[in-house]
Amino acid sequence: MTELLKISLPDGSVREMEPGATPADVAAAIGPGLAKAAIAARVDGELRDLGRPFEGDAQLALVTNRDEEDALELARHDFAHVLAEAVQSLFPGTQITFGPATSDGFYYDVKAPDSRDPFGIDDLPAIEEEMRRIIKADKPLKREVWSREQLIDKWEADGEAFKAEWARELPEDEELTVYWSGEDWLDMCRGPHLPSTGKLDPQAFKLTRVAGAYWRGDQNNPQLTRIYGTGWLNKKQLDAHLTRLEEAAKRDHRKLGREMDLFHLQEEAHGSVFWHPKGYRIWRELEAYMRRRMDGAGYREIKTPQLMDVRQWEQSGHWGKYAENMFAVPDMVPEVDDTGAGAHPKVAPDADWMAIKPMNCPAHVLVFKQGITSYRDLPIRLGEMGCCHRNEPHGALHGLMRVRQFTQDDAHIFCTEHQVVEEVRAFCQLADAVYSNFGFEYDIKLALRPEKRLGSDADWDRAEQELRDAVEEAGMANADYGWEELPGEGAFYAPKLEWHLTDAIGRTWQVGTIQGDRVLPERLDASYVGEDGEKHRPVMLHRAIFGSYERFIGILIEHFAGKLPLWLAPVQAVVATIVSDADGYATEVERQLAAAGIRVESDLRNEKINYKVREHSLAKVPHLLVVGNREAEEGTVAVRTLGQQHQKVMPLAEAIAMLREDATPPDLRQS
RNA sequence: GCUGCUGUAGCUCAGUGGUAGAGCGCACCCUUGGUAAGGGUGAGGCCGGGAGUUCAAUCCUCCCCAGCAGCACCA
Repeated sequence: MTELLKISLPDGSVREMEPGATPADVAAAIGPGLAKAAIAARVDGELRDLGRPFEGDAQLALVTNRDEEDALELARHDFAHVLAEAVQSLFPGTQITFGPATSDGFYYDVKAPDSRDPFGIDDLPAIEEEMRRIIKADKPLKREVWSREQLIDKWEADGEAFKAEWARELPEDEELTVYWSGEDWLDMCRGPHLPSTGKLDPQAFKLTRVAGAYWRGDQNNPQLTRIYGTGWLNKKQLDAHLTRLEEAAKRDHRKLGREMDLFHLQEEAHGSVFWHPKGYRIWRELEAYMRRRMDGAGYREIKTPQLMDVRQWEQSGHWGKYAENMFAVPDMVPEVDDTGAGAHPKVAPDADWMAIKPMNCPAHVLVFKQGITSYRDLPIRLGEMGCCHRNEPHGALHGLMRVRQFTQDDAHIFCTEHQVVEEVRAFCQLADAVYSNFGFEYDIKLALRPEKRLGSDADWDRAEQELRDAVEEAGMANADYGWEELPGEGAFYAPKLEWHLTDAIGRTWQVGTIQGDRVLPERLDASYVGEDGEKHRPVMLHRAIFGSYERFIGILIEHFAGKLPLWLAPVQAVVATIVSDADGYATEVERQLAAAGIRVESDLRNEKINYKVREHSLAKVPHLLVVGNREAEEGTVAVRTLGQQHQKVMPLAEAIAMLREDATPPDLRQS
């Protein structure tokens, strides 16, 4: 006689099922409503197809659209498959590769037939239509286990070179599966999937864009077309998502930077920022803030050359490993023939070359090496608001976030082996204090040794453990701080701690970092005299908190949607008149505010107050001080604060006191 | 760097094989109005750069440059 399977449900009950039964059978046994609603199953915690038979006694939890996280993942994965099927149906000869779910949808990488150009945005509407047709056809998605040979034969017979390549390389011990869509299309996939395409909502997805992507993420491989879509459980969710995207676009720092007159970019200096008075005001406030922080944490600020002879960069190793990202200039008087247009300076063949620094570390080692350093002097913390240039790949440039000229809040800590953990721990706390002051929550990641690296495994073991220990001692190696270790992500010379900020749109950016480096002190022969009278190598910690002023300001703008905290706002208050009779009073109000250290402007223009309110609100001025005849007579101001509809009339002295208090940088507040 | 898309007034964008238009902004005039756009007049463009096709190119073709989205890169 056959043994019945014991299937335990989340409510504690146990159902006995015939061998070969599936989660779908259990759902049907419980009731028709659940049978209809179920889209997948968790079997012993693993997400599986509804139609995949149990392999023995099991814990079962049926998944429905109420389990949103699982449901979204399944739906997006299925959208990706339907996308691939649709593309092949419309464009026979298209090769398919991979198509995973993403955080808001899905994509699929395909290779268009040689007979046509890569797919473009114009192809998307037809593909969407075909996807809807496949969804409406409600094709069952059926799992089958295939042998490797079967798979390879199938893909080669179909001319699917990428799939065949992948099938050959799948791990030996893995069960290989395909999923049928109806009778006529299949894809190799680990699954799980929904029971049928009809479980998808045909109105809950939208193809959004196409882009190039390299096969297996390698630049040396053929480039495929990646078709992106956003996918949800229903139209309401899709619409909400599209609205969110519109809101996100409104706070794009490039758009706000122009609207608020903070900075501009132009092609003659692409990748380098022209800071306007208002934008540079933010910079100066940040710089003053960071100087106070670093002064208070035992750093000493230095300034080092922009240009150094390339021989110095050869010695540091940068000229060998980093030259393609460096700018070099000939050390000579340029000869230009003055025949006019098209004249180019001539570079003498024997010219000496200088390079503009792409980073500050070698120069800091050179400062460290001046004189003789005793172990008693360590740690030595050298800071620099270091302006660096890197010739980044052009496609990488992005507003303020990725530029070719940028200024780091850089510092290098030279210390002994024994001081590393304590220095890193102290840095964790400094970084925490800084990010908290801006209201940022952050994640800390530990990027571990990459495949290509310098140094022994023993050194790497130690270096990684030092960083890990330091974060643990700081009490930050936990989920509250998004603690995570990233294998293979480290620099070639050292593991890195990385601080990632999440902006209000949910994108993450790396800003802060600290790295323990034993390579550069060696290459540039930095040493200190130990207690034993012998020379020793210091460890060099590279660290930054803002990362770069450019990127940090970009993040601030987006995070606050341009409505910066008062201490950072370029213009903190505008005095706006209602009638020209109040001009004299307004000027006096402006004078007193300026004398109190408030960044203030006055608006005496011949415009209605409605117009002025609107304009300064759009310009995101935090406080509007409106004055008319009444205020002039009473010595008051009507304060309208950004984001509020009402205004508060108060004596001028009171308004000044309030603004001064609010404009105090967070690190200088008493409380 | 790769793939796709884009480049017209300071900004946002229409438009046409016969060298251009709107709104906002700007200047001037009228208006002195109590909390998100008062009215009028006017100035502004080598239609990203170069080559080609054509009687004629901002428009079509090719090459460059820059920007956007992604990929790769981010020592």
